[in-house]
Amino acid sequence: MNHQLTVYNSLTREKQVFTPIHEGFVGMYVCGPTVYNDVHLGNCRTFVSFDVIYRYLKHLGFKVRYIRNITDVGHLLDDGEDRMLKGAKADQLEPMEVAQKYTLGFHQMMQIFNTLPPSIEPRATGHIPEQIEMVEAIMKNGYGYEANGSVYFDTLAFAEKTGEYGKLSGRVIDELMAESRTLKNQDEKKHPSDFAIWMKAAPEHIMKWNSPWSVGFPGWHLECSAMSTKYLGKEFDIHGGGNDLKFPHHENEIAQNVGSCGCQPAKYWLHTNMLLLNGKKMSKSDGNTISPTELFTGDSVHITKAYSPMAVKFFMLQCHYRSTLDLTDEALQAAEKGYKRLMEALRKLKKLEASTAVGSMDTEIDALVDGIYTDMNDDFSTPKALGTIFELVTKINILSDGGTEGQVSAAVLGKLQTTLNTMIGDVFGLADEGEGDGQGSAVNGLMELILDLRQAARTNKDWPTSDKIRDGLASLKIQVKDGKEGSSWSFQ
RNA sequence: GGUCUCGUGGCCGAGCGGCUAGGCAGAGGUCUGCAAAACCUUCCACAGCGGUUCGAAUCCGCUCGAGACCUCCA
Repeated sequence: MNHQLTVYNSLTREKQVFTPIHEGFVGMYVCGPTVYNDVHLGNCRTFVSFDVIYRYLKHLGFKVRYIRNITDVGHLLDDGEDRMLKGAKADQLEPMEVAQKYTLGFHQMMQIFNTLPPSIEPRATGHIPEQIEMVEAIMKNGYGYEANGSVYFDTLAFAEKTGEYGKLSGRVIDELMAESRTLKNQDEKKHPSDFAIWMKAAPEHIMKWNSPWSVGFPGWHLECSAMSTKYLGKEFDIHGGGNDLKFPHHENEIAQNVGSCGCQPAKYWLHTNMLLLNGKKMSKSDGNTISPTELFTGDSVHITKAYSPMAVKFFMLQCHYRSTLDLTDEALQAAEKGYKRLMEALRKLKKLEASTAVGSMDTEIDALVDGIYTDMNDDFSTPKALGTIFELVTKINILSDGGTEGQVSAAVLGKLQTTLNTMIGDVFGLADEGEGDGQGSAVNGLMELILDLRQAARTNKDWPTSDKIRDGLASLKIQVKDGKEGSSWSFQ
């Protein structure tokens, strides 16, 4: 590697050289979705971001264990009703049926975005004993107290003894006190900033388990603490999630881990920023929202046409994961064209041949190729890397035109091909949607035949026939491209 | 109200004190039977006002504006 990998650590608020706890291994935990509804597009952005991080770490040679949980229990609403229960009421289904339905939908969407599955995808409901054990450990250390069958985390005691609470989010307990609101069970808490780690279930509650304190369910911050510990150990390398989880979720997670075992769970905290729609946060109640499916079908007032999953993914990668990304129709159109141009260049790159002479462009290309790694090593900067890649696209086009102005040696061409294919395909996970099915499918064979016939017509200057074929294909959403060396085609 | 981000050319987005990414759109050109596509070249910036500095989009202060979190949320 040319340079060291640096990452921005939300905990210290600075970029740090990435040094894993155990050389060669990386443990990464990312907060997954709550499966009570269809995946939110913002979720997709977060998971696409961490997918690229996962893939890049693997590409660098680390053995990565990537944990992404499924939250299928335990989140409280203002009215104290369990989220899963609420979903079940709406759909007339068993809670687990709801969870299963949306988990499958989530997986499907992750596949559409061409992300890799995590190493382990633990479910909160499958780790109730671990969570109960953690509550016990917290209580044993004096940071938890029971009230009417529920157990709360004692933030004041914790803050006094450890001085830890609020570090990640930059919050102070005194301030939190002033923000107290009239929440259910507030009276049971000693301090407004205390939070539930075990909740006693109301009689109508469906998802509940036995515990030393009551029949109930775990507090919603607890699952991540318990599952990360179980699969990655008490201390691991990376903890990720959306920006909006910093507080209270991640802050409380740290408190629970420190409170139960005395150690900081993650060395590096990585947070992705929000995806905005037309400059504003997506919100269902305002109608300012768009689902991935709507994006792919074009069925939304916010967009003028359908966008392919890879175009959307490319759009996401053009922005750094720590910046807010504003989704607009215009920006998507720009991204779609950029994506197509990139894929076209990749296809050309495959067919490029090295010069026997000295590669006049060698130095320039070589430096740019190395630059991609420099970009990615800078906190996984996909936008910078794409910038560099597009400079290479121009070089590829020059070489592909076969002029005399540029030549490349076999060594540098090989490096260029390997790096670009690896980076775009294996690390970014951008698949080529425009290309025909490949593998000598019937479509490819047919298209070859049709284009041959059209070429014959063109040679005979039989323009009506030639144009009829072209227009006919166009109405089938197949575009014919006439180039110097014959015609090619692609799906629109 | 509190905590914190951010304001870059027509649009999206890099930039982390000197070497002025990149994509899309616009303009010019190449190719072409025509068209499309593709390709090449190119114009247009750093919210405002002060300050620090030999030098600032980059550092500091203020003003204006936007957004996130503080409550379920990626």
